[in-house]
Amino acid sequence: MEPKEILKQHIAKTITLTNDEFDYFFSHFKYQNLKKGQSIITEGHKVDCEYFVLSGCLKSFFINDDLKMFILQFAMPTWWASDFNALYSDTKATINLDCITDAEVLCISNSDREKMCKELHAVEHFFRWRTNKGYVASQKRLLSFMNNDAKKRYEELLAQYPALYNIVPKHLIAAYLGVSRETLSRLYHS
Amino acid sequence: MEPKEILKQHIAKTITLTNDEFDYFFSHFKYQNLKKGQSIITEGHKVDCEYFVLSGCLKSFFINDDLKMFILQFAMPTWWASDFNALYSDTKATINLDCITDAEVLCISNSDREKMCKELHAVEHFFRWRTNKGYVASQKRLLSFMNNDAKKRYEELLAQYPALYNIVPKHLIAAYLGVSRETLSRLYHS
DNA sequence: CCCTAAAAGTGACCTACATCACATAATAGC
DNA sequence: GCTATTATGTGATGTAGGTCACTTTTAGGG
Repeated sequence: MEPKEILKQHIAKTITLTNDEFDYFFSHFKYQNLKKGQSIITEGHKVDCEYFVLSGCLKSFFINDDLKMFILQFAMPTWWASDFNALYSDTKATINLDCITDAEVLCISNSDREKMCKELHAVEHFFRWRTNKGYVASQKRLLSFMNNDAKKRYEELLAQYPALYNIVPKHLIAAYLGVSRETLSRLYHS
Repeated sequence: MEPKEILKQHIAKTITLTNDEFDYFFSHFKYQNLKKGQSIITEGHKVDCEYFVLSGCLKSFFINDDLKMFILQFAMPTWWASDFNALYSDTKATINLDCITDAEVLCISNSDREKMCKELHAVEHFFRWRTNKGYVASQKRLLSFMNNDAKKRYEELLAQYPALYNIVPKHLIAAYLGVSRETLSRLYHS
């Protein structure tokens, strides 16, 4: 399916735009074809855009002082990803975003998103709902962290995104769950 | 300060409304005076509203099968609280909200918020930014959970909200940090 | 097709934190 | 002002998961 059509169907789930309005909205996105392993956002650099995933899989992650990686999000098709903190508050990136697989994305700059939100009320509504969902998902994950042990979190993750098991190396799943790769390995061999 | 004035100043940080617009917006809120220990949202019940805190301190929390409590948020003056998952998706509450101290709140129903967002573009913008901030804060807390031990998280919390130390019993702080009250007690006696 | 690098499995040991049990201190209601 | 709670402190002990060290397997580039 065409990038334009994918985005169109995605936003149609939340709002209704005329064809002209959507065309105008869409004209602010740039298509990018990315290779596996390619970096999109790098810690310490400026963040201009957010990214809508068309195909492939991205990861947003944080590297701590001991060079240990923590994954905030696996971004699958029709998901949005960026360093939202840096993007919204116009500061340098503190998290990274890169490609786990070859990927295609549409990107829109922060200023263009704000412009679109201002010009088209429905677009503002769309982005409000998108963040609402992200916020709720983030709260749920936080609760899962506090309430469940690593095994339970692993089962939850696979129940929710079975595709990940095949696409994503296990040590990245461990980095998402917040356990060591050794512990994860032991979990599913018992 | 008047409830109306508190809300007015709060939203003025993000958007600009005329006096008439704000009066209209404000007319959709109901004032409530609440007692310490009083429950606002109870698991399993319907959730109609979200709450803007004028004074006092609320907690939103989850109780697991072992009756262990996990605190999602301490809501201080000018913070918003609800079971947003239940509110947005019109399902029964899975989390609770109640008063740590005597408190005053303004509440607005889900349908009135949506009506306001539709009628006043600026209000939609306000709620988008409010959730943006909540989302970013939630991501940060998630990272802190993965990256830091209990002591570090405790110090972070106190650095960010020194007031909590005096207002909130320690076992609730433990429930926010995701450690046992015994562990928390040992942390700050060393 | 091979060779190197990345990913994954596994044993031994360590540590942060949980749990249980009980003691003590602070509050709130009568 | 006296109890009954509720909150807090502290020792003893258990355990999930971390770390380190090494081996085995898989996969990608020349």
